[in-house]
Amino acid sequence: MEDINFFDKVYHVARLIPKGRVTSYGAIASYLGTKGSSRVVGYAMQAAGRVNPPVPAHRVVNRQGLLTAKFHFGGSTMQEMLESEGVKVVDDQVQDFKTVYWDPNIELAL
DNA sequence: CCCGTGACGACAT
DNA sequence: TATGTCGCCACGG
Repeated sequence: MEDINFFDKVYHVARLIPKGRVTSYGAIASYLGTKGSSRVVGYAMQAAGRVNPPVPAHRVVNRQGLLTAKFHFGGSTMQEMLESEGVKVVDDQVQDFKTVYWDPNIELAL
């Protein structure tokens, strides 16, 4: 758990996100102990589609529950994927964000 | 090797 | 409450 790269840590946590739930970059960064490097988490997500197994990056949004990354998904689909999992999204904003919010610091605590 | 950029976040004003 | 600025780490040019 300590020998792997920061990216791998991010991917590891991202893959643990349950279906129908979303989390934030800062939450993952905080879980990794580097909440200041939330940017790097997002950067890792950018390369998420290049790793194996694939990482559900569409389940990772910013602190506001806003789909700031849809532009990077190659066009769209991100919103539909989330809705397909039960996450309501309107105008790139996750509805009931606090309800579908999955915090690794809490869910994976202990 | 140095500089700029980027899926963010927290704090200060 | 809203806007502005800084910090943070990795990667590309």
